[in-house]
Amino acid sequence: MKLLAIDGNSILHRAFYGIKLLSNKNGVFTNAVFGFMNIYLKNFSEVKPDAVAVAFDMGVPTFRHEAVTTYKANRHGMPEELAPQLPIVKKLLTLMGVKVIECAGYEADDILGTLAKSCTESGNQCFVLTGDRDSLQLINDNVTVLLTTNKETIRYTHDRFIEDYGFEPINLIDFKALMGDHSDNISGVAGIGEKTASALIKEYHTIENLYEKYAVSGLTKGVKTKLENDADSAKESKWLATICCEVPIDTKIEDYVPTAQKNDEIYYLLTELEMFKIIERLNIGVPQKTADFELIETTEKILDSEIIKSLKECEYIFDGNKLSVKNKNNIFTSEDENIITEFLESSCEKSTDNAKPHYRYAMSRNTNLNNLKNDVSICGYLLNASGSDYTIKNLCGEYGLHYYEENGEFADIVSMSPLIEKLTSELIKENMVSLYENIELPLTEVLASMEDTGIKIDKKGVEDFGVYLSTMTEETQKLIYAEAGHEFNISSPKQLAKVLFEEMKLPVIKKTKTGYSTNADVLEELREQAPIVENILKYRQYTKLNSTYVVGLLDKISDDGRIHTWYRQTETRTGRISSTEPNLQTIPVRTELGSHMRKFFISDSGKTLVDADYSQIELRVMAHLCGDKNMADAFSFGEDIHTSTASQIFDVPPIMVTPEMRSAAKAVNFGIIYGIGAFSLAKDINTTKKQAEKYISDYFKNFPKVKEFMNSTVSTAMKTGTITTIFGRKRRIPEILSSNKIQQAAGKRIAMNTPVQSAAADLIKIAMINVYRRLKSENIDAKLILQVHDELIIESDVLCADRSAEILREEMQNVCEMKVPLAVDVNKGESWYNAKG
DNA sequence: CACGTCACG
DNA sequence: ACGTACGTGACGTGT
Repeated sequence: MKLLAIDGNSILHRAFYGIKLLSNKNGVFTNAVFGFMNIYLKNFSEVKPDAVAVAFDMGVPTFRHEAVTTYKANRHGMPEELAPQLPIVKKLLTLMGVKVIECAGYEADDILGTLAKSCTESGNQCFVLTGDRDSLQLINDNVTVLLTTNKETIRYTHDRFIEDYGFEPINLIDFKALMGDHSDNISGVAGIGEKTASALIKEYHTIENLYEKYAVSGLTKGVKTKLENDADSAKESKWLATICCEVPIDTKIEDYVPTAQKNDEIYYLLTELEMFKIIERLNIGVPQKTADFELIETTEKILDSEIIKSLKECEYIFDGNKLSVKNKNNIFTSEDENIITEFLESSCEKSTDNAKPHYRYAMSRNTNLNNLKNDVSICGYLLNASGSDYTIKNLCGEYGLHYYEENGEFADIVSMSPLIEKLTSELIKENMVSLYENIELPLTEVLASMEDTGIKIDKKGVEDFGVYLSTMTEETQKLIYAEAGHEFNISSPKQLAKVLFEEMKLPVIKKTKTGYSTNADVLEELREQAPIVENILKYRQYTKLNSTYVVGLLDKISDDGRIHTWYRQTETRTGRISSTEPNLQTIPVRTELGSHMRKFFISDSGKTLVDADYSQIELRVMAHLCGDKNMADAFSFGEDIHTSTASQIFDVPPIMVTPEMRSAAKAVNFGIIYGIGAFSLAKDINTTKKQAEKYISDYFKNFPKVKEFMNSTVSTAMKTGTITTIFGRKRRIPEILSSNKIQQAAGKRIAMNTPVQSAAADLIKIAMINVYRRLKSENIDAKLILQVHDELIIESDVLCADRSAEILREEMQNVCEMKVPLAVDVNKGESWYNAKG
């Protein structure tokens, strides 16, 4: 039989430190549980054990270490974010039918040692899963250690151990007795480190043998003296390092065969923890209905015009070509396109789970979805923007509601009413009703229209550009091969690193966690040193443009010659919209060659593109939020903000600001928005950290309200774990409560950036809704087609292009009453390239 | 499927 | 002593 024996504490710690802090909506920390389950499930499926035991330490001094009063004195206690996760893991394991073992006076590794010994004696196989190298001493032909590190799990068999250490596993304790282990307060022999200890153990195997023979050996005088001085310590250290294999626990492997899983309880626990991926991996279905739940009758009828007219309020699901409408306890269905469109445009107040495709369905049939009242996925997103799954099923789980899966194809629709009730009351509680009703819900229709309209592409132009790029790629590739002296895959960072840093011996600038970094920053620094570098940068540019933009875009052109991106409304944590398949928010513009792509985004014949973008909207939002007079004045007087900032930081009149000063000030302004750090600012503008610190402090001296705003934002976030923006949007920031300084610092930067980025996102969303409504109400032959965070594009009939431009400008500029004016640049052109100033 | 890289605001 | 700006999505490589 195979036993999987797990060091629960060790794996839990690995999981905790290996995964960034996570929490569910109630603020319960979950990262260690999540990581533990991942490690557990991965190893379980690889080992396929017959029996499983998970050992945990007991919180009392242990037998082995009783004599040492300072035991673990210099180990950190369990962090407060981790401690509450321990009982959750135990509970989860128990529910899974896995035995959890604890024994007063012993540590987890002693329990593992005892089980390993028992398996060895009974001829069974034992796999010890741990992150602690101490356990390697247990290895023999029956015992394998699965050592989890930050990167991977190493399968330590007897052979692998010998290969790595050069002596028998059991002599690891002798090795440690010489070398010591600071983290375990094992002193070892002073002056003997890893190298000497290893050599000694390879020759003498044990401490006892070594001390018997060292006096007459050929060892150096120094080593002999060291051994002599610490003979007692060495022997005590060995005792400390030895795992006890005699813990009084049940050692019969048969008793560790897992018992039946309690699926329903696991489901509820994991749902509470928001670990939907784990539920899937465990293959656990939604709990079956119990007598507690009210039985929902589903009477299926065919939807017809008469019924539609009688509907005042309803829930509906529209999936594929089938529409299901629920009115009280009656469900009506239809697959008739006419009935479906009639329903969608009816005056009935409708609630559903994902309205955008329904708008598109209606729009493509020249009608509209009228009177949408609720979209539960949007509710779910507003209540928790960090989620990844806003399906009815998941939302029911997340909000503790029953999901009526037993109703088969009607599961969604019969589950929806209680869900809507719950989500609505949550939105009221969170003060988010206005954000929901006035921004997000109306926006859905706008996005649907933008997707549906799409943007015309000059297909031939893209293809020709692709041919050019292929030629250039090939040419550059030849040069690179010549310079390297051989062919290799330039697109492989690994192979490229080998050529640059091993073969050509270029200096290593930066490392990634898997090897040498070869990113653009690094290559930029190496540019002067070898001509190959320049060519690699070119190669990267050509291949990026070709694969992502040329090929990627051609792939997405529809039969109407246009690209219809998908705008995602429930994706970003800040409230921004994202764009996929293809992503039209990352079409190149910063380089000359790249910006060429925008020449292929064109207006249809008789039409033109009108492009409007906000100038420095995030800085203006910041000025509004903090109310800094100095900053607001600069905007009110229409000054160049970076020049104005430079003038203040460097204390010179604007006329004396040099391009260098302006550029430094610009970087500081960016830093302000991102949640500034001196290190990164210094790196960005290529100066010292000290100089960067000076810039920042001079900035805050001149804009004291900015600093006040940052401080108060961070302190609120640290009290509540949440950021609430001026439009009532919320974002949870669990990291900011972390005791890990790095994670906490990251949380603080998020706290500083979110109010600004989110408010800017909401401003343009409101503008989009208003533009959409005006174009409609004024009957203008123009449609919004693109949004790129601070930029909107309309495709307009040439005859009303000026009017379209006017509406864009008015609605964007006057979107909200603010303490600073909003500035908008508007341009027209037959391509995106030309319409962008 | 994770990672490195790079496109945008 | 650490690792470093915020928010995204797509692609190619390599396990």
